[in-house]
Amino acid sequence: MRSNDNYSKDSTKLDEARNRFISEIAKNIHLYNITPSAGRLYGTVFFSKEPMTLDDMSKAMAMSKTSMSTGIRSLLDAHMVERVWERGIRKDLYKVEGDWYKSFSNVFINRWKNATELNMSAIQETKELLHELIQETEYEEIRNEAKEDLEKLTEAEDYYYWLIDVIALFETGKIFDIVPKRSRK
Amino acid sequence: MRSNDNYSKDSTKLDEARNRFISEIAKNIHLYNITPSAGRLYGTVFFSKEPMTLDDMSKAMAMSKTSMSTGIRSLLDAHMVERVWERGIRKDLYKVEGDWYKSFSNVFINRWKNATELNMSAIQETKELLHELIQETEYEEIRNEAKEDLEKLTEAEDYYYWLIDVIALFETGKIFDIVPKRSRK
DNA sequence: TGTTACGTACAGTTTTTTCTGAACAAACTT
DNA sequence: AAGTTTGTTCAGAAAAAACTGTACGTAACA
Repeated sequence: MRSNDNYSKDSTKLDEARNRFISEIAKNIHLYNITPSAGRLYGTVFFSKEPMTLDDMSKAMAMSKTSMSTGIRSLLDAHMVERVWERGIRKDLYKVEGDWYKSFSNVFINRWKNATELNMSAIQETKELLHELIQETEYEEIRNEAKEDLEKLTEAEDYYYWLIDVIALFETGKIFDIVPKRSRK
Repeated sequence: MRSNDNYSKDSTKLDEARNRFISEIAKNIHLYNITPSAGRLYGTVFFSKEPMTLDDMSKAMAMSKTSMSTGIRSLLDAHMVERVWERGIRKDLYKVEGDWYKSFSNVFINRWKNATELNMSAIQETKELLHELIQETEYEEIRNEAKEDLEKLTEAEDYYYWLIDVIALFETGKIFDIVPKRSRK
């Protein structure tokens, strides 16, 4: 059985190589607001030759099907994987979105856009509250504090306006005119 | 005590306004790889008229001094707050970095640069492992799988090269030529 | 030099998040 | 229509993270 031993040895090496990459992805994926576990799932599907079913993933990752279900859903929401159909197969099949520019940029844009807009409206709401307080209060001290707060918030607001512009750069794809895609194809 | 009641009422209003903003910051700060709790701490120091000591923060946030210590350290590492000295005061004093462009962009750049470089070197290492395997293995099947992996990784690599270029845009400040700062001063 | 004030390391506790298996519902098969 | 197969919901278990108080080292003060 010498050659069989070699085969499993090489097979293990392949797995180890893949794991090297998967682990690193998982470690940094939180910047995209995705859990490490879902990151590993992404990596697993990434290397799969064929689209995978939940059962395939469950087996490959030695984790429950439930976790695969929730994990793949988060990747699906983030448009990092997509569902594919194959005739004769009843189970749902998933594969990774092949275009990294698309999948990763989209996640990034959505997360940041969302966060920025929320922060922005929080600023505006806070400013309104402070304006009201300045009008209403009879205490000079409070009025002054509120005014200082308003100034600080206005500076923060400027930053967020800028950030929104930056995000738009990515959203519209103009960023690719400035920093061209690197494609060796 | 009528006027005293009014004062505490207005004072509460001021706090509520500030809290509105702080809570939102805390909710989204994780995109900068900072814990919500440290985000709230940031917000607290942000609104403080004077630089704060650990004891001030502890009191203001009703949390242990230990937590303030670790929280402020993470903000310090991220250059979102800075230490200031005042003569006659032995305790460490902290205030927020006033320039949001500076503080938030820096955090963003550092986190992303770091993550991207790690991912990039993981890709390169994985590619090397795969090249070795292709050379060594006697099994056509494994060789083919490895070759497919290599192709996929090369595509990912292109994306990361691009991402590094994008990050450089922010690092060098060229982004401000493209998307100018919004300043109403 | 002794004393006090200050920040942080560490171990244990609490809180939050992640993961799992059982039960369920919808869709397919026969 | 009855019986499978498949994905998801939900409550509880396991794991991870955040928080706290005690204890300690260092630096300022007297």
